[in-house]
Amino acid sequence: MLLADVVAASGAVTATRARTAKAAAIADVLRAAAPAEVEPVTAWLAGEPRQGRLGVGWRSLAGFAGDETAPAGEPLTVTAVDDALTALAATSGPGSAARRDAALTALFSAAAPGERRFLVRLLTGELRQGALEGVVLEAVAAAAGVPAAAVRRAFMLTGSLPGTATTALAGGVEALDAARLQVGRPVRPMLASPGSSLEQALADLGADVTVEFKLDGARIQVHRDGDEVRVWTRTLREVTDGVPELAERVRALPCRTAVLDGETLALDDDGRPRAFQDTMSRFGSDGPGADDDAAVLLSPFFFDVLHLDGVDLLDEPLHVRLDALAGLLAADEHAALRMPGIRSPAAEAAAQVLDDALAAGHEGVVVKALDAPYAAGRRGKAWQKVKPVHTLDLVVLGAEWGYGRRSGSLSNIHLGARDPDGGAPVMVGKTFKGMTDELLAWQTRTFPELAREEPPWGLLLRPELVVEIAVDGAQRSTRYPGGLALRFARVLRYRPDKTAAEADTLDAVRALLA
DNA sequence: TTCCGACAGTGGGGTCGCAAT
DNA sequence: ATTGCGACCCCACTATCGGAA
Repeated sequence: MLLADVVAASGAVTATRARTAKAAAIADVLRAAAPAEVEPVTAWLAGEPRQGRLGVGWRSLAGFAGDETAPAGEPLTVTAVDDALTALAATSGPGSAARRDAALTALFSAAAPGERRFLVRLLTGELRQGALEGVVLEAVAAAAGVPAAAVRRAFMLTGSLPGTATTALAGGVEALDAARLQVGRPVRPMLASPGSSLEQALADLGADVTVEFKLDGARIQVHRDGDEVRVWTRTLREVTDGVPELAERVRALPCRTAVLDGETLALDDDGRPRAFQDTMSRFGSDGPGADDDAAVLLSPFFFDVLHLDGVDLLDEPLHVRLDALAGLLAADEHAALRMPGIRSPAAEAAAQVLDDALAAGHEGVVVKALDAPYAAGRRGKAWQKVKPVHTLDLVVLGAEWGYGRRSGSLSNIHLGARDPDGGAPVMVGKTFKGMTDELLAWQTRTFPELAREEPPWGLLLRPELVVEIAVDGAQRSTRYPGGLALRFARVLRYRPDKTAAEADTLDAVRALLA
């Protein structure tokens, strides 16, 4: 199969908005692919190389995107491109930038202009064809003539959609159904959807729920097989070597094999959570920094168990899994590993858990249906997270031109807090969230009247407009002059009734620091 | 016919490792 | 030593399609 065939399919996917038609176009290519080509083709049409990220971004590719010259040599095959990407992924060490550039030059010179544009979008992770994992999963099912549910289940258990595609096309539904949870191979984690309030979440899910703390850390999935313990993040990146203190805690548990789901974060000496940034600094590093007195240690908190001593618990309802977890962590010395929470609470008790979580410095709570199985890889209603929302009235300092479907619209707005001493507003963040198409059109219409400068990326505005912003909190920043940045800012509404002199001050933002 | 779950897109701040300067 | 790039932690929200009700 030629790269051109895949590029043509991607074009067909982009050209239609109907998801069924997108899946049909992808299914056609998958049927035509040779067995060895299924994995790269599946991965590419889901928007990423089979090898994962390759250390190549916009900067490295800028010179290739607009190259309209004719391709050199024979047309590129899927296999040749896949091999080139494998070589690229293996490039590291001194002089690697030059070697990488040479490899890219060889690949792109053999590609036609349309193929070059496809490859640039693929390698930067910005295919933007309206199909990712969800649509490709449907396409795999269609191409193999099997139910989508069978593909979905094999995918969640193996963590790999390209591998699942090969299984489906080669072995059909029997091969898919043979997929099992394996200790040592991570499962795609179940995710929580945002809930509007504790009351609403309880109303949605009924009385048979747990209400657990939601901690501001990183998701971990820990597998234990005898004395071997391995740890993965939410995206199934293995971080075992960087978090030995987590492995040590799990190795001490009274079990032979286990798959545990939880959250980890750094606590201070009083047991209160440290800033998320401190937890984050541990990920990507090689260890806790044992030589350093100020080493930041991670504490694990587990809220689910998917496998225990040879028994898969994935399909059991949550209350069965929680019983198993409670048994595993029953001893006093392991009690600290349990995520705090309450089972089947009355409304007042549920509210008390939320209050307790916030008082202890945590983010909020997660409400979970006790009868729900572990729906790996999905963001279903069975788990709902509830966090308090803070609002600020801030001054709009500028706006940036959007990309993709927001091309031509002033999208990402710059936000300033009032200087309590009467100086110019201090920038504390940006946001593009919460805007309807109507609001984007209004910004694009209105902002030019307030422009004081027009840099290529957008507009700088006279500080007159006030906008009400929802945030989860504030964090320390080296980027912004006030030393503060907003966390997860989104637009609620513009405040034409307020002037910039009535906006919230930098002190009000600082008050949101944890 | 209407409603709603799932998906894709559009990006935000911060931190690290790595290679180049 | 510093700088810039890329990857990856955390994440909210709207528009849209298509099946469920």
